[in-house]
Amino acid sequence: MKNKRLRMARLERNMKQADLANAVGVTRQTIGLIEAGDYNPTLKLCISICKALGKSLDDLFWEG
Amino acid sequence: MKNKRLRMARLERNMKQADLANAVGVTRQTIGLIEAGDYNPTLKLCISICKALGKSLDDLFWEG
DNA sequence: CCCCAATGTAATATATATATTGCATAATGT
DNA sequence: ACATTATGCAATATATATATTACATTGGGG
Repeated sequence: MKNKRLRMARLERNMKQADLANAVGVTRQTIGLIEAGDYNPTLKLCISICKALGKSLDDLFWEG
Repeated sequence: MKNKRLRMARLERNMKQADLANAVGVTRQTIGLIEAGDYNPTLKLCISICKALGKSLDDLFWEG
């Protein structure tokens, strides 16, 4: 299941996958895989992503 | 940094570490280490823990 | 002071998150 | 048609989350 909220939040900030990856210290592949829903990221990475995008864990990663 | 909110939420439900571990399908050591703050759990495990305790990601894992 | 239940902690093994490199594809502009 | 930019995707390597087993420690009840 894709993470559409993450992708939308990133695009709202006009960031490329590579931009977000740089901001949180991972590679663009990792961001791509998380958006594709193929990964089970660690809590720290989720929190870093949230902070980079001005969102909370529930905003981006809580399953509705 | 210890995760006091997780421990409190578990105790509010009168669950031992082993109970929570069983509920989410990990070992009690894993729960203990997460409460101790020594671990960087995966998102799926965080979500499983939240559901078992009736809390959200922000409730238990968002840094205040 | 003992038990016993709950938790801490450590060593090693396994699964998997992430990195690295490289190439393919889609879209956009010239 | 060509070049460029963003993204997808695959193979292999490394770091680390988690399992397993075992033993130590703490705290409450008899």
